[in-house]
Amino acid sequence: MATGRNHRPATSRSRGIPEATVARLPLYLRALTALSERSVPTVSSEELASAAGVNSAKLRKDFSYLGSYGTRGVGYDVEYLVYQISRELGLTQDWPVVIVGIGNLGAALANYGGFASRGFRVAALIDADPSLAGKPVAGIPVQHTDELEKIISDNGVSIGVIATPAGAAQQVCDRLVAAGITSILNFAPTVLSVPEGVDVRKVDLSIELQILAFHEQRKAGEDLGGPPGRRPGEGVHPETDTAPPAAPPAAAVTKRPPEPGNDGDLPAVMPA
Amino acid sequence: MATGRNHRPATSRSRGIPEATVARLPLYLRALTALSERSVPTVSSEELASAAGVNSAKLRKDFSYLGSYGTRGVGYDVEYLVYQISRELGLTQDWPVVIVGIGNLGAALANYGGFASRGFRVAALIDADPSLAGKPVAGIPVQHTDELEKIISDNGVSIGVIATPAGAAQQVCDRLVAAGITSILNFAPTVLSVPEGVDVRKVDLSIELQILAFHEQRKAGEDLGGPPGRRPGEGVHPETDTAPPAAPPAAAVTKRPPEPGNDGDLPAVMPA
DNA sequence: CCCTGTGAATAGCTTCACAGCC
DNA sequence: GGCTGTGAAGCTATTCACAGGG
Repeated sequence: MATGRNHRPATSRSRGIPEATVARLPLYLRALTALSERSVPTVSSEELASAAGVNSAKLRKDFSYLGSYGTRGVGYDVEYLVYQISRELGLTQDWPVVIVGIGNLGAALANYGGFASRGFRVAALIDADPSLAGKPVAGIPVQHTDELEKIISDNGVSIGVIATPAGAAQQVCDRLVAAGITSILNFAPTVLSVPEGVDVRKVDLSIELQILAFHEQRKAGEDLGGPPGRRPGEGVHPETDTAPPAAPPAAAVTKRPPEPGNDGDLPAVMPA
Repeated sequence: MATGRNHRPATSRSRGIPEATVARLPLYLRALTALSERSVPTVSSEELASAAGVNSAKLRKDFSYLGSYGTRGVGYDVEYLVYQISRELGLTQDWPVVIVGIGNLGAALANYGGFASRGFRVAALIDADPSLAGKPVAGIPVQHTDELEKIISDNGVSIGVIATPAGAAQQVCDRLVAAGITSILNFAPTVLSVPEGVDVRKVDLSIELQILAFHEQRKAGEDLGGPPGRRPGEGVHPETDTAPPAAPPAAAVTKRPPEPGNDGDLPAVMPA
């Protein structure tokens, strides 16, 4: 099993384009596509930025990495920019992808229209459950895991999506990589170990919720005029605040909370 | 309809904890939970970092924002740290959430175990399709959109998940916000406009794939010794390279590609 | 005068490297 | 000796603000 390196220099700007910019290009593309469908011929950085949910300075800076595709005093030609961004992202070609793990999520992904419309083609659905084999999901018959290597090489697939349970993910990942996959989108809540040269991006649904909870908690705290402080939803009924903390390790009592006003220890059972 | 501001100072460190750190806390928590289940009592920053897929310096720095919860020469007490991070994230309480849009994705989310295990409780499933009403998904009966406001206030819900088609998302969002929701996890491929004070996080499945495609394209280019260059999967069969670009706007021919060796214009139909 | 493109300034994040404590 | 906690350095990203072309 691979010993996990994933960490490229973080901004390995693959030719001068910062990662942060790359991550926003799909956003711009989506906004531009919408404009294009409405036959809008040109758009200013201000308009496009607001449609994409970023600010215009950032957008202009981002575009400046791609080249000078705008016209001063006018704005950007929508169609032209759609093409340039698509090309930059590699979407002017067709990417076959396989989805491994056809549970609820895998099925949702197979049905997701956003793939097909962006140059991605679901080449195969793969699952370990033999009883699923042959059954069509989103019009595509599910194939058994045994076929994995063959499917990948026959279809020249280089992008794999893992939607299996966490326990199976690393094993699936290893097989995908061995079969020639070099980019993986991982929905399983695990850290995948992959050899150098293989890209992994992860989407973890519960992580996003946890981040929201963090901010939500803060809001609740502010409402009450205190620091953190915890409290459920709309404060309607007191939720099951979890049990008190594990005892600190013998020595860690030397703890020193960053800010006063919250000694950050016991949950101080929440107010009504 | 709200005029969309979302943009907090980007690192509005809600009490000194940087956003980047907050975003990693769930990762640490997951790794720690796994260790806890294996009854591992303590862990070093090195071990934990590798389990979480980050480097140890970053992890230590992250923890230093929470306080000094480790023991020099020893490491961190697993249980204690689980508790501290949970508390920091607001997971020592129970967060009721509603999921709106019970299609494939909504159903997948409703079934997703990662929620329940992290202090989130699916309080209700909501869909606009009357024929779904009453049908149980993941053991929870789907309710009609008409009930949305009532459900939210009755359950004191402050976190909503939008898994509707893009077209319905803003409207649903507005209703959620009007009903008192202050945190939204958006799976619809749209930019949502929300008033000040409401948090939105988005998960866009196709964006992640597009980012992978970008890097994949680069790899393919490097293989061939050239800059970008495009090419499908394993180069097995030549995929449908999309049609040539839209004509540049009269003036934008003044384009100036950042780097030589790729004048970035025509798709130069890919090599075999 | 409008709007792009971009140096310069600022803010934020990561990594280094080592002091301090166990 | 081992490992945490953290200033300081280095790097990336964002924002500002304005030069410059249409």
